Amino acid sequence: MERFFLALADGTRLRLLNLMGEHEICVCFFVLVLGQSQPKISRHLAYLRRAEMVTARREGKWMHYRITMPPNEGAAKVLQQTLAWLKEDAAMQQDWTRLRRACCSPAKFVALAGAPAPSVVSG
Amino acid sequence: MERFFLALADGTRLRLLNLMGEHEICVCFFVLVLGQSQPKISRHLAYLRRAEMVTARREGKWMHYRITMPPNEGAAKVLQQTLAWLKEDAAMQQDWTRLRRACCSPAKFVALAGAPAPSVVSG
DNA sequence: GACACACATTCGTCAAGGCGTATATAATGG
DNA sequence: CCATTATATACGCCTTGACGAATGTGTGTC
Repeated sequence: MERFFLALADGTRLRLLNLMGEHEICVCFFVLVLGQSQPKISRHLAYLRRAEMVTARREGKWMHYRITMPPNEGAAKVLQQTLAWLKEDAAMQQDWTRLRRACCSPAKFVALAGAPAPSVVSG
Repeated sequence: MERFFLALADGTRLRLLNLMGEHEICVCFFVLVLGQSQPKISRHLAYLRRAEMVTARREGKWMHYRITMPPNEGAAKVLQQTLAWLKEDAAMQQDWTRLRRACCSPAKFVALAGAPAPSVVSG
C-alpha cells in the first residue's frame, strides 16, 4: 500500500495519470504537454509501470501508455477517486487543454507530425 | 497534492490513520498497538500534523489525535476511500483488534493504567 | 547496413525523509 | 521545587528517489 501512494506522491506522475484518465496516450504527447524533458517523462512512466499503475503498448516507434486499475477493489476505488480529484484541479485542466490542442491540430506542433493521437481505452 | 499523498506513503502513518478512523486516540495507545518506539510514533504524528491530516488536543499529560478531513472535497473523498481500503486490510484489522483489547481491559497493560481511552469523535 | 527517430536507461549529484538514540519540553504529584 | 510521566524534537546515519546530461536500445527508412 505504501508503494501505491508513493507512486501518487509526485507532481509529474499525477500530471501523467491525469492526462491518461481513460485514454491511451503516446509518450511524445506527454513530453509536449508537460513541457518537460523526455528522459524525465520516461523515468516517471517507468516508475508508474513498476508500481503496476500503467501498462505500455508498443506501436512501431511509439509507446502508448494507459492506466491499469489495480486488482484490489479498495485500491481501485482510491485511484478512481484520485483521478476525479485531479480533474477538478486548475493546473490539471490546463494540461488537458494543451493536450486537446495538440491532438486536434497536430500540424501546429511540428514535433508531432504523424504521431498517433490519444484514443479512448476500449477495454 | 503531492504533500497529501506523501503523507499517505508510509506504512506507519497508514497504521496510525487506520487506528484513528473516526476516533480520537491517545499517543500511548499508538505506541502500544503498533509496538514501535515512542519517538518514531511521535515523528509520524508530527508529519501528519504538518500535512494537516490530523489535529492534536492536549488533555493533561496526554495528547489525543484525530483525523481532520481536508477542506477540499476531492481530497476528502480520496482520504475517506483510503480509510475504507485500510479497513479491508488484514494487518490493519489486527491493529484494530489489539486496540480493542487494550481499551476494554486496560488493566492487562500496566503501561496504560489510567490512560484516557479512545473515543468516537463527536464533531 | 547506415541513419534518423522515439523512447529507455545509466550516472553522478543532491535533498527529503526514515530510523535509533539522546535529549528537550510540558504537565502532574509529592 | 524536584521527580515522574507523557510526548516532542534534535542529531547523525543511511536509503530512496528526483534531476540533468549522456548514452543505450529498438524500429522504421533509404
